[in-house]
Order: sequence, then C-alpha cells, then structure tokens
Amino acid sequence: MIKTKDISAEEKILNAARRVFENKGMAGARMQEIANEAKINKSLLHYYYRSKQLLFEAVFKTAFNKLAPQINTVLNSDQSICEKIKNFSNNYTTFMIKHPYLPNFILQELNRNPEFVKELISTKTFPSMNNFKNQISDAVKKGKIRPIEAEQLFINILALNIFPFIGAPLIKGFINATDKEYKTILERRKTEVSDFIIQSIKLK
Amino acid sequence: MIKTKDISAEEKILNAARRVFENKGMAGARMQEIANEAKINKSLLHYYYRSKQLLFEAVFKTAFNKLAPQINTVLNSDQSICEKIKNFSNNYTTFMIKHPYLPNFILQELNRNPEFVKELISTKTFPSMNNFKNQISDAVKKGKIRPIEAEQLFINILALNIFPFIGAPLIKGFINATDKEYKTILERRKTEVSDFIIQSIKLK
DNA sequence: GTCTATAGCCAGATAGAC
DNA sequence: GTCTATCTGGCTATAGAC
Repeated sequence: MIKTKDISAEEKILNAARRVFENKGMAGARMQEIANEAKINKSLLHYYYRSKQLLFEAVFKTAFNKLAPQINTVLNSDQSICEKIKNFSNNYTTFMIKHPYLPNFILQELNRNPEFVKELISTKTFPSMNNFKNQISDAVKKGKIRPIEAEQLFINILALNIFPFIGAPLIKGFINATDKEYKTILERRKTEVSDFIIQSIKLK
Repeated sequence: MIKTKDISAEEKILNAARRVFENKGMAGARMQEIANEAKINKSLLHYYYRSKQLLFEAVFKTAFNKLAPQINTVLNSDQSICEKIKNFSNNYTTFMIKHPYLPNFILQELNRNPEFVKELISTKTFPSMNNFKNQISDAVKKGKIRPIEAEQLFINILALNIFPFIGAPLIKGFINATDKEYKTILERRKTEVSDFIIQSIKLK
C-alpha cells in the first residue's frame, strides 16, 4: 500500500530535479539545490533515488520519452508528407514553448555521452527510417515533390523546429530581441516552419 | 622579453583546455584532465591563467570569435541574398566538420549563462539586423523572393547549418547512420542547405 | 519516512623548494 | 618557470536518532 504522501514526495523530487538538471546539466547540478527546489531534506533524495546518477537517469528518460514519440510520428505514421510537416511543426513548437530547456538538456547530455543513444534506442521500439524513406522516394517518383533525400529532409525538419530553442540566447543576441519579442517570433514559427519546408520541396 | 617556451606552454594549455571544455563543459571539466591533456603540471594552469574560470573564459571567447564573424557576414556584407546563403552554408559546414564540438560548446554555455551574450556583444562591434532586414524587404518588394520576415529567414539559415552538429548523436540514432555515413551526409549539406533555402524563398 | 550529523572523497587553489 | 605537497571547501553519500 503506497501512501499518497510518498507519491507526492517522489514527484516533487522528480520535478525539482528536472528543473535543476535542465538548467545546470548533470555535472553542474547540486543535490542540495534539488532538495531546496523540492523543499525537502537532502537525504530524502538518496532515500528515494539512491544516487545522483540514478536520479539523473530517471529525469533524462522521462524527458527523452516526451521528445522521441513526436519525432517517431514523422517517421512512421500514415499521414501525408504535408500533414506530417504541418502537424509536427505545430505540435512540437507548441510543446517546446512550454518546455524551452528540454531540447538543450537532452542534446547536451547526448553529446557528453553519445553511447547513451543506443541504450535508449534498444529499450524503445525504435522505428527505422524505411517508411519515411519510401514515402519520400515515392513522392519524388510521382512528381509530387522535387528530388530530395529523405535523410536530408528529415534533418532539415528537425533543425528548423528544434534549433530555435537551443539557439535562443545566440539568436536573441544577433537579432537584438527581448524575451517577449522572441516569444512572438517563436509563436509565428508554428506555421512559418512548415510553410518554409513545403515551399522548398513542392514542385514549381 | 618572452621566451618561446613560455608561449608554447600557454598555447599548449589553451589547446588542451579547449578540447576538454568542448567535451565536458565548464562544470564537467577537471583541471587535472586539462593538465594531463597538455602534458604539463597542474599548478602551471594556475600560474598562467590564475583560475579555472579565467581559463574557461579565454577558451570560450576564442571559440565564440571563430563563430560570430561568419554569422556577421550574413548580416552585414554586401553580397546578394543568394550569395550569402550559398557562401555561408558552404563555409560554415566546411569549418564545422573540422570543429564539430564547437557549436555545442558555445550554445551549451550560453544557455547556462544567457547574460554572457550581452557581454560578448558589447565588446565586439556587433552589427544590427538593419542591413539584412532592408535587403530582405527590398527583395520581397521587388518580387525577387516570396514574402518572408528577415528574422525568420535568419533563424532558418542558422538552424539548418548549425543543428546538424549539435544534434548529431540524436540524428545518428534516428536515421541509424554510422559516423562515417553521417560524415558523408554532412558533406552533402555544403550545397544541400543552400539549395533547400533558395528553393523555399524563390518565386514560383 | 524524515531529520541531523558527519564520513569520505575530490577538486581548485596555493605555499614554497628548486 | 616548474615541481611536490598540502590546504581548504564543497559535494555525494551514509549512519543513525526519532
């Protein structure tokens, strides 16, 4: 029998840990800061999660599992190319405006520890590129879109959607935008990104 | 009078520090590891750079000053839009294939410490968006390209060029590419990226 | 389950010989 | 300028009372 208070404590920790790890990364985060953020005693972190490493992994996997399914939809759903691009761009940007540190956190830790990807891929049923590849080459053959490699298109879709969040500080500096102005720019990207891609791949 | 050996030691440290900081970040890097990498005694790091923080800043500014001028060219040179896109994409990708950890390092640290951007901007003569904005709105008015906001186009150019390096581990996982295959994909992006952008903004 | 106190370690920084 | 030895503080983790 699990008491409600236990669940609450565990969730408080996980949420606090998420906020701190997203900001500071694994190496920069401090267990004391997570405890403060969760408003609980530091030793409870160890009681519930044993070690910083395990707490981190719990946070990381949760974060990754929010990101990956959206990408999988692009690769493996039975939507048309156009629908995929529109839906993904809209959904992803909407989601990321609410969680702007997520992409940076995930990519940061994947870069530090690239072997981690394999682990994540092996646990989940990770779809191959095959469906998407066939869909693109079919569309090219049938003259629906201009010739383009599926991999390059896939990278472009990810880049245009994800980069505005990872690169926010840099972009803000260059275009000299306030946080509020940048937010507006991001809002417009919900449709801007898919327009940009579709304009590029459609036949003239 | 500076001995050649002094210069060599300082440079050895700076290069070693760059490699370690790029991989581990400020928080994850260890002075001992930098010393090992430079094959010098740990206390010499402090002799030359006083503290980890100062050594880090030296590395960071050097890195940023390699990245920023290329972006400035997009904003402020007198090339045509098309030339800018082609040159930047080609030059940037060529450069980054040689320094693949640079973008991740810079964006990581900017996200950890966003105020740092202002400092960097104030030291350098940072061009405003004005030139680029005028160039784009002129081209739109004259019917040379389809209507698009300069800020959105600028973000798209950066995203398509920079993301493939930051997101490499993630992309490799999804498209199931080996390091060698991914390198080939990146090579093709030297021209693929500019084609993609130009196809999108040109009039039908 | 929750707290205090502390063990044990490790990293940045410095003192001081050479 | 370069080395060894060491100080100092901070961090993860645990022991143990309640």
